[in-house]
Amino acid sequence: MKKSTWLEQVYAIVCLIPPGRVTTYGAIAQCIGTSKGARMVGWALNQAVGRADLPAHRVVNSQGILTGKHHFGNPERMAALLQQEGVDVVNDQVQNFQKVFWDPQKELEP
DNA sequence: TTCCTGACTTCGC
DNA sequence: AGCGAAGCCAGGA
Repeated sequence: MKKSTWLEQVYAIVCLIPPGRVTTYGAIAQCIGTSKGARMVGWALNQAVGRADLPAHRVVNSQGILTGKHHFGNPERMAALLQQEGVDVVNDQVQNFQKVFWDPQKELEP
């Protein structure tokens, strides 16, 4: 770790998202401390796409909708990845979102 | 160097 | 209750 910038925090949390679970931009932002920094979370993932094994497809907006699917190169790819992990996605929206929702703070704290 | 934009969220009216 | 505007940090032009 170097500098541990706000971005690094996002990468760390997103990378810790377990398979079959999804989280929201606000949850990550809030976990870091910037509730209103949700926009940067998406932007951070944008830099992460095609870089590390960052499961950006597991990150959706507060409504459980695949907002950034278009940035994966193939929009269906994001939904496909989630479905492969056991997450039901219909109309680019995660079904049982509350059920598959993964809270960073809850998992990071013992 | 400065200004603007960006995969969102929340507060205010 | 619904819509508008502000806010966050970082990178590109």
